[in-house]
Amino acid sequence: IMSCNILINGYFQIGDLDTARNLFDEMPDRNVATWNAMVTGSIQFEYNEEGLSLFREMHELGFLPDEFTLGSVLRGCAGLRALYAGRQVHGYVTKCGLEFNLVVGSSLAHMYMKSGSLEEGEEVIKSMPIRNVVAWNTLIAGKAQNGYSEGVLNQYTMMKIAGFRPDKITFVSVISSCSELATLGQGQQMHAEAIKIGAGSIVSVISSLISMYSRCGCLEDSMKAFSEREDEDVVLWSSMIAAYGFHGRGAEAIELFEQMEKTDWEAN
RNA sequence: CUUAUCGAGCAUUC
Repeated sequence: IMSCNILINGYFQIGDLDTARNLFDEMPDRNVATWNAMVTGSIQFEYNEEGLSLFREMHELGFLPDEFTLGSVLRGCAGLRALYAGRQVHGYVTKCGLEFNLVVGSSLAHMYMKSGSLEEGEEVIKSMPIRNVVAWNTLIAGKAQNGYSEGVLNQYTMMKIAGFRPDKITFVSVISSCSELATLGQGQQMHAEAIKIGAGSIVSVISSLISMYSRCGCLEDSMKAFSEREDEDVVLWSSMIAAYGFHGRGAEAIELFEQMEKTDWEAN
């Protein structure tokens, strides 16, 4: 069973979902990790409904979902904004006493906040006796996504006071909030802190910076950030194109787009 | 053997 589980995970990793599924179907015996591999694999490829039905199926067959199952299932619920299903899973989590587990707790909170229930998500995180960077990021990103930008900045300072080191995900959330608020000073400060921590040339961070500077009226700084990139991707380029567009610089926007079309990663 | 958090723009009701 164990070697089949490893193979199933391997096929998911290389994106061969059909072979993974066939292997699973042909297994005479399965264990929880087998089901977890299928649930996780499906949900990672955004086949969230599939993942949830596999979860129901395993549950009906008497397999007890563990922390691995629950983390993935909650991610699937988040992807579907399935608040009702998510609450049911929450009930199960409580029954198993896993609500203070770092991974399960963050997944729960993420499910709530992604489904628009910031309060419930925040409650879950705040009730956790131990937090890690992901738990902090989950809260920060959740507030950012729900447009609670002031709260994002507050949580960011709380996180640092608690002695955690922000990472690229933290910065992306915080910088995007500065962008929403069009609060240049804060944005510049976050830029400086990102550089200090060595996150200043990560693509996702630069994309947020480009957008933030653009919305704050500093197209020059957007261009400067764009020129400091050490990697490329579609979102990065789209950010710069949008920034030009926002400032009425149509010619530059089109020029960038044409350059982008010559590369192998395609426009979306 | 398997689990959680991030970025651009566009689009959706009236």
